[in-house]
Amino acid sequence: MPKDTFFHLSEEKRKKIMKAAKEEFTQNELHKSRVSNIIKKADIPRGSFYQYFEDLTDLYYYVINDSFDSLENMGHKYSQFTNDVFEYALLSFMYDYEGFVQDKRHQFMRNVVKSISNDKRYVENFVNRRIDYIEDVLDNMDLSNVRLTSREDLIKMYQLIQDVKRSVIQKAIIDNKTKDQAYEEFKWHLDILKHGLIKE
Amino acid sequence: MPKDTFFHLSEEKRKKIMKAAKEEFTQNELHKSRVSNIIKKADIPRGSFYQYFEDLTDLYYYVINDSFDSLENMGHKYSQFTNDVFEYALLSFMYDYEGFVQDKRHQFMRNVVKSISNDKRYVENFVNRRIDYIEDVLDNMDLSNVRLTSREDLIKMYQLIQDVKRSVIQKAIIDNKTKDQAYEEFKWHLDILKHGLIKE
DNA sequence: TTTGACATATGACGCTATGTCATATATAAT
DNA sequence: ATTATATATGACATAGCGTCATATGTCAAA
Repeated sequence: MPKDTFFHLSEEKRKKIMKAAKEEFTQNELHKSRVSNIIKKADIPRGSFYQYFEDLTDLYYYVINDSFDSLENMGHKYSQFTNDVFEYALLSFMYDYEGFVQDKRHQFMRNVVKSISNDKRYVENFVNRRIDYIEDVLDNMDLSNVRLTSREDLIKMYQLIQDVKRSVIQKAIIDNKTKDQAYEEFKWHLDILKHGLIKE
Repeated sequence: MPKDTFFHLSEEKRKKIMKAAKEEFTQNELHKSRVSNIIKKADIPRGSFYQYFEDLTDLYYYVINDSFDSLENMGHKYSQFTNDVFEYALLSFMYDYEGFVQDKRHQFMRNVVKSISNDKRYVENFVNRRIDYIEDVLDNMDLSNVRLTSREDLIKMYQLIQDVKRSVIQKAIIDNKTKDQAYEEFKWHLDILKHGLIKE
């Protein structure tokens, strides 16, 4: 987390720094991003950077967090279009796919997915602590056709679906799949999740 | 991939370097590992290192590969104990879990799982190119109770199971779960994969 | 054995980056 | 006005990377 000093800055200055950071993380993955580039872009002295952040990684996760918050608000909309959790998964798959994979503006997200989407710190930050959001979506769903009932199980179900979604998107990015291919791929996976692998 | 020069070295020297590298990657995750430490441990000059490898990452993936080969040979044994693919998954889950999470000697693997198990390069190296191995395991399985039939679908099924397994193990590592908790968790997931989420 | 071509070894060097610290400046509180 | 506290600044010490000129080893052809 950035230090207090950072949050005491004027909004203008904070935005300038965030913009510079996001630009850098968009042009380079984390391990190739440089503090020196960010301070150049934001036009602040080196010492200031370390007044605001522990180090580059500190800022990195703060930027991700920030971007996810806005994405989540958008994705959240889909829970108004359907109350079928699988339908919702398909809709949000398309949304995420378009956003992450096709939209040039989301090179940053692509970098995130490519390199750290299963990193320890990422999981700690974004998988475990999103439970409020998950519960919120679940509240809008009609779950009468699902054989799970406990709150705990339903959250796990949601996380499983998200996990599979992330994995399909990631492979699509790496293998340069088309949108349709990725969509078919996810539908296949979702079908397995719905009906299982076993012949009944 | 290491350069030819590396493979022309005497086995003794190669082993010394591999040992030093594995030691370094065990003590530190990739982004904190240093070429300078490895050459100290292996007692080779800096220049030699760059005769053998492109850079640190080159060596890193070579070490992972090497370690996976031996692990896979072990895990492979389980396909002799059962011909039920879900039973096999449970057995290999325990094997992987013991190996990765409990065994002190596997700190290296733990580092791998924690930080890069979904990195682009990792996926390219170890997910896509393991298909031979997967087919080999599938050949030993009785798949008459599985509703998928095509080779392609069965491979995807196997990859899905592996994916879920990895994810459960990873969360177990991060959340410091006990072996039993992790096992229950995986059984839950496997049950979903077998029977689906939908009430029939 | 000599020679030359090619493979390998070596560590000093140039360069890029990091994180810190002493000092300067601004702001607020009494 | 004075003092305390917060923020700003950039030079600096340190670490680590990758390269390159030079040295050394190997081996086959003459």
